[in-house]
Amino acid sequence: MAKEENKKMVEDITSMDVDFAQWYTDIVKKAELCDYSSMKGCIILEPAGYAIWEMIQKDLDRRFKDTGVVNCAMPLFIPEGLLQKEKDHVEGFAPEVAWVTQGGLEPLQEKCCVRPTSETLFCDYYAKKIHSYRDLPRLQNQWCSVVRWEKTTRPFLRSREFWWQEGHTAHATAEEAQARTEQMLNIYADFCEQDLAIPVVKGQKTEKEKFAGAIATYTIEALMHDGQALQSGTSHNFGDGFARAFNIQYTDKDNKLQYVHQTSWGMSTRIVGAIIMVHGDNEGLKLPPHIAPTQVVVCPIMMNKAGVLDKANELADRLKAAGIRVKVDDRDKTPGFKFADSEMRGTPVRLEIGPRDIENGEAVLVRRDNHEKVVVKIDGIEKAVADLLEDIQASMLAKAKEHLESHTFSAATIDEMEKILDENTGFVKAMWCGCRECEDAIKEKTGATSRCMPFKQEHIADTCINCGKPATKMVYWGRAY
RNA sequence: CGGAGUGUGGCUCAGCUUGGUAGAGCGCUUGGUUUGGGACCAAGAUGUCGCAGGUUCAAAUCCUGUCACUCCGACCA
Repeated sequence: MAKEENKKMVEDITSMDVDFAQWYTDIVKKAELCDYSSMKGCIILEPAGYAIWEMIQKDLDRRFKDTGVVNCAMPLFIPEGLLQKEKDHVEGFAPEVAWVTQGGLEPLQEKCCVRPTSETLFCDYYAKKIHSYRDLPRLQNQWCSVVRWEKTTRPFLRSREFWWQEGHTAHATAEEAQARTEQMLNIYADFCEQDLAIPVVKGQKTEKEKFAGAIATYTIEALMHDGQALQSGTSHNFGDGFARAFNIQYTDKDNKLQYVHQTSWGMSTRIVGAIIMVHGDNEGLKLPPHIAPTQVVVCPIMMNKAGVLDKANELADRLKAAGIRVKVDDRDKTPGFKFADSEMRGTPVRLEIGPRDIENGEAVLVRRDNHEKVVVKIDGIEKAVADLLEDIQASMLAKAKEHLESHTFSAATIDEMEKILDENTGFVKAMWCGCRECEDAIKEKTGATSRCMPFKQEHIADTCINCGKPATKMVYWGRAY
């Protein structure tokens, strides 16, 4: 049974068609994912939001470790001198670092910044640890928060402190570093598709958009429901630039001194914003089953009646034993309230169990993504629920893919691109000559920035959309968060 | 950093024009009745009106400053 037509199941959430930004904020607040704090620009990750982040951490961490990466923890502070060792890097980050100038009652001899990212710390450390080709590759990661003094902030999407992981690797050869850069980007892309049900475009950033200090930056770009792009994960190849700045050298098999080749890669709590904006609807959050902290919420009906709550707990225990994350909502609230509440919080499946069902040996399953309701036998309910969760996961990915495809356009001329962006929202694929002037001009004319030069190149035209000179790349353009 | 807007119980807001004992709805607490799409009845608790100055016999209300948040833009992994 589909939901009744036009019936809004959850009140108090601004419709996304009316005001997407307000809708986003409403979801964040009402699903209690995060809250504002007394520290300007810094958010509080509330239990519901942190639980999602923990699921993401668990999954990504396993994927990293499967490739030989190990975890560690680096300092929160970076001395000024260390930050300044790599020229491009410090220039890129200088406008947004926070400085500590006093310790206790005394001014510091050398001020230090709160890490905006930890390349310099890892480099300083790797220089001490790496001596021989036998020490390579070095594959480390840390889960931490970093600080960037942003001027405008939005929950999850941009805050002054945010949580992420940053992986830092050192390799003997340029080829190995390049392979690792691509490998990690692929892990992010797979994770997004398989676990977050978010399809992404994989590609390389332009010179203008690349990371400060990198020779190449790769990105996965996701498309939000409002047609704006969100950079969802990045992987950088540093070549030997940092190694030269920090003097990270090893002796190779031929007893020659060589510089290492490095990479770094990260995904942040920003991805929670992507989950909200890709899957959410006017009823609230919609969590992909693979990373939903609670996959099934059991709603007992007439739970004061003898046996109902017992049966609800029994069912929950059975599902738990089958490896499903389940909670019983035994709060003293009406069923209707609990239904709306779980929808707002995005729980993929609701299980209703009441006297009528118990008598028939049945339970009611309702899926969050399309409100479909099915009655199932309690016998074998574990499989029914597990199958349903996988079906929801697949449907959510299919729906998101459909949205991405239907909001990706091609333009052969700048006029065509302007027209497309006037009438639609989303990505525009267009040819580019490769120069900075054209990239800036396209932004000026259309409001869209280059999101990436996709690995899957297509031939749309022979010439750059802006200057008419021969094109070198097909680029995804779009407005971005 | 520029433009616009908003700060009054946990939340959403009224009150401000024209100064005179702090309001409503929701939520919360307790008891009871309820329960298949946001229940009902009864009794309660909760505020230095963002902050700091000023004007005044008297300020949520008028004036000045300041801080925070939201939206738009600029900037920006």
